[in-house]
Amino acid sequence: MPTLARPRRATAERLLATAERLFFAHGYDGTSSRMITAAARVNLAAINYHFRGKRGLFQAMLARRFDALHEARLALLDTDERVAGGEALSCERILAALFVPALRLAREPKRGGTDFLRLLGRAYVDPSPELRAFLSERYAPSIARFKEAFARALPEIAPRELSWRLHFMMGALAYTLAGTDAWKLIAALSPTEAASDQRLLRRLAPFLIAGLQAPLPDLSADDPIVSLADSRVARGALTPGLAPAAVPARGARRAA
Amino acid sequence: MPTLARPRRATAERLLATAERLFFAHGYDGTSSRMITAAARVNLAAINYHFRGKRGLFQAMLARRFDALHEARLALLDTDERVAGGEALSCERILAALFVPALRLAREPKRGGTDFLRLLGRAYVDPSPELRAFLSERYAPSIARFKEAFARALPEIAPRELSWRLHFMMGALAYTLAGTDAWKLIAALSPTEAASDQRLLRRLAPFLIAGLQAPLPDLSADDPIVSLADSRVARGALTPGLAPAAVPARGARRAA
DNA sequence: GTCTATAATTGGATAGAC
DNA sequence: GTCTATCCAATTATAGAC
Repeated sequence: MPTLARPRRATAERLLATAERLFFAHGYDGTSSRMITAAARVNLAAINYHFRGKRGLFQAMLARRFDALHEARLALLDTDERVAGGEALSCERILAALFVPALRLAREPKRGGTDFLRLLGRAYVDPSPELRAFLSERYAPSIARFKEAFARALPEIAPRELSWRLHFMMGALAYTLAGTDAWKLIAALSPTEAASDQRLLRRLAPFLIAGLQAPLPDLSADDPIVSLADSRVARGALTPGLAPAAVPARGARRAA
Repeated sequence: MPTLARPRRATAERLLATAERLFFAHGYDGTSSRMITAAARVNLAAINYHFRGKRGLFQAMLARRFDALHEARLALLDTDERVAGGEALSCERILAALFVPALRLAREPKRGGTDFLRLLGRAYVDPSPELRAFLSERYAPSIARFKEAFARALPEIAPRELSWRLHFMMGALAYTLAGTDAWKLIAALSPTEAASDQRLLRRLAPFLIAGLQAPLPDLSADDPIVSLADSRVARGALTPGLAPAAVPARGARRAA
């Protein structure tokens, strides 16, 4: 490579990196192509040239990180299982295979840093069929492998029950990684970033593992879990109709 | 009220209801004022007249449901605590005070049905400062009350640790309520909706309670939770640079 | 590969009649 | 309170020079 200043040749990469940051901050619809190209200091037409448009840039950006993340997760799981021989892995170990690649990604700004994980959390609750199809198609095999590993680690939990609990677990995980607050807390608490990764994992893992191993629920339909405070007060509190909190300001025209 | 057909007088209400549905489905930026007014079959100018614009409609819609939800939650908690006298409540009971009003909201289409809860889940991971300020300002007192209740129910958990666990818990909760998949599962599994509420609660509660009560983590910094499969393989799997999965299609102009 | 200029559409908001 | 018509800013995408 020539020793010249090399503002060239990085256009597509700059677009991907900038898109990651902005799509997270403002969502897909809230981020315009102009915002991205301006922030990346490339030309407006570059998005179309390199990615055939805004959607293409979005998908390319997602695919790049998602694939790397799951590849790393599966690699960790494979190695653990090979080392363990025929034995079932512990829940801690399986969880670590899920977490550690995500945290490692978050720690490297060159690979998206925390922005990508936050975007991931948003994607999990985004109901757009396009995005959901993308995720489930791309993730289904990986998820199945992990579910299988958990099933072996928790033989006493019936498969259907395990599905629910993994769902809850992914919720706590996605929310933690995506949440705006959690990362602030982590950064404030501990000096080095590597240490804080471990701390987060160490706090989250006992919570999740205890949940996964919890005693099975009694699903007999009688004996509702809410009884004493139920009917009168609660129903009353929901009934008063429209809350007065809104700011209708009927017919008021704004100044300026 | 006159016995006439009353297509009038419901304009603001129709806007609120339609906004709820569409804002959830497509997000704030993905929903145009024209989409809302067309779906609600009211005039385009009505949004400006009643709510001084799109943002006003959004905020009014949020405030209406959020306030009702938290009012109901606090009412349940108050009643439970009054009934319990000076005794600490059980975790089950506190959780129920959080869940039941939400599930009841979800069961009444007239009050937003599941759309609002899903929107709530999205809001929790939305990083926009505006929305976060709205939520934290409006929810802080309520959250504090519930945290206090949990602190009394779980005296063995240190306050800082409890904060983390409540954070994880809210993640699982928000994700479950917001998730597109969970509601489909519930609907498919059980006949009556009331029963499925109870079932969801019964499945989720043991998971969360076990997590809240889990043994305290050992935060001593040595002995990282990932050791054996760590360095070589995992790092390698993350390293191969840009994934080849993207669809650059350099310079290709689309047909049609 | 990169740029300028522009096309074609859609966005939120408003004015003013009724 | 509701409607039609319209303004104007901003959007994605493309054409064509360099």
